[in-house]
Amino acid sequence: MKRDDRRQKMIDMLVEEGSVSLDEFARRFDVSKMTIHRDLDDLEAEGLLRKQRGGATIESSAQFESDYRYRTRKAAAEKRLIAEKAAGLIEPGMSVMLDDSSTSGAIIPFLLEKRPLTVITNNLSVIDALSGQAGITVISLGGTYSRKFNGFFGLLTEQALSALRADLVLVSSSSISGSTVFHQDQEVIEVKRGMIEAGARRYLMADHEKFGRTALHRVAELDRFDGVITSDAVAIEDLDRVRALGIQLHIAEGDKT
Amino acid sequence: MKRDDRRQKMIDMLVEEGSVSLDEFARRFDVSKMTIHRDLDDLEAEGLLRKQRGGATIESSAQFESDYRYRTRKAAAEKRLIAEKAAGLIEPGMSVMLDDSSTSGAIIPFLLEKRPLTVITNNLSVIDALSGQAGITVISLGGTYSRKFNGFFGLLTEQALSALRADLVLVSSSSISGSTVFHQDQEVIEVKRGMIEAGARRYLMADHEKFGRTALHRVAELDRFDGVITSDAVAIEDLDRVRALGIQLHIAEGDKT
DNA sequence: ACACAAAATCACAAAAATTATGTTGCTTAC
DNA sequence: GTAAGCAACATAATTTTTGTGATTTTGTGT
Repeated sequence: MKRDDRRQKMIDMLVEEGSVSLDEFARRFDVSKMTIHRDLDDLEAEGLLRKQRGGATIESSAQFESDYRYRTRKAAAEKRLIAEKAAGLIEPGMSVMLDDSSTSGAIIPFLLEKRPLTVITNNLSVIDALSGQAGITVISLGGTYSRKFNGFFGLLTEQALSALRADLVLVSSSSISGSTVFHQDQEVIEVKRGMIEAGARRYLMADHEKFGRTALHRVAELDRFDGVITSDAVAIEDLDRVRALGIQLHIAEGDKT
Repeated sequence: MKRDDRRQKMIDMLVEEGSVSLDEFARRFDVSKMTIHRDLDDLEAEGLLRKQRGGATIESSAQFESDYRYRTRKAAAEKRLIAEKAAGLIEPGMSVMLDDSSTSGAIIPFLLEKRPLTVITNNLSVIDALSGQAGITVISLGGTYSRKFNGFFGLLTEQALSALRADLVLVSSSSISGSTVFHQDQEVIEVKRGMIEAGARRYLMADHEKFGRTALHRVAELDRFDGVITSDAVAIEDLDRVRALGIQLHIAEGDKT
């Protein structure tokens, strides 16, 4: 197991158990305590956990789950599948808008095959990965940087959005319940709404974890989207419920061979 | 000598001589031709030169000199000195606006000592370096990404600027001639002007190479600035000329021991 | 169109540099 | 006083860089 895998697992353990002792970490991964110390120091510097004598804790696992750095690593395979399916909607020459979601991050490699392209985003991962790529015009939405989402938000972002229009908008959200899309953060919602306004065609990307659960604020009704892109890991009844609303479904199929 | 030093020297040779043969590179650095091949391939992919049978050329050295990647490496010591002096104007709690210049990039390490701080910029290097730093609020100006300047420009950028106001604005430009500040790129000028408008206090950072030479477009008159920050590498007569205009001068002193 | 030589590329091995880990001895906190 | 934390150094693992020789491509002259 490599360093980053171990660190990811440490985070997982903390999300699971709230707090874990240094000795337990060392035993679990069969490395020295010093190594665990270093892991915890680095992760703490990244703001992912809090160190305390003899171990570490996570601030609040609920709030933590919405952190970009955590989301990115979760269910990476399914996200990639959905991202690939979403990329299928893109044609060379289009302008595409991507939000702050980790699924938007997963779409990057597929974008390169569709060049030339204009990509509009508030997602710093996307900006970094795409800036300097020939054939891709990157338009950054300005705004105040949020570490939690690794992107830009706020008045400036909304103002920029109101001046733009994209051929295709791809957004993700934390939950879909009934015919309504929810999210927990106010500032993120404003931006997602702005994006929906600014798109000629709009698609929602959602993995199986998004269905059924609910979050604090309503973002929009499902019928504001031209379709939902998801994977076959989603329960049939959830899919049927969406289909019943007359929403177009794009289902990415995973190959579990 | 390390790989990147060698590559930097290769670029320097090309800027100097226009075109250099593969054999000459290999001889000069005492490495195999294969290594030079790889260097040239990578540099070409970065858009820094053009490969041709048996060697390489640089597209246009005039236009090349304004490239951010090239500027960053040049006269790094003087830039750092000026950046440090500029940082002296910053007090914790301020909002500071930085432009796309490489001197603005050099200021990053000094910024950390002045936290808490709000930093507003269209410079992607600055955004990347400062995002995730605790105690620094990063506000990105949106806009279309320019690889040449590694920053954001255009209508969106100007629009964002018109909605902002900073305590301190630090900009740099390609030349100062008489009482006028010049720059060669239209889109960059618009943004610099917008920044000057948006600042309560405005300072121009300029190293010795900026004096006397001239560039295509006028940016502003020197008296639009509250002061000029420069180094003691600048000729006395140039400094006197600026002083004669009644402009406040901040001169960083290099320690050539 | 053909052959030929120089240049470019490819694939692999070796070397160098960087990064990760463990150990020891000392300091700090409970 | 004891266990945890930390710093510094040594070792190990990994990644990056480089070189070599075989193979392919390219430009040139006939």
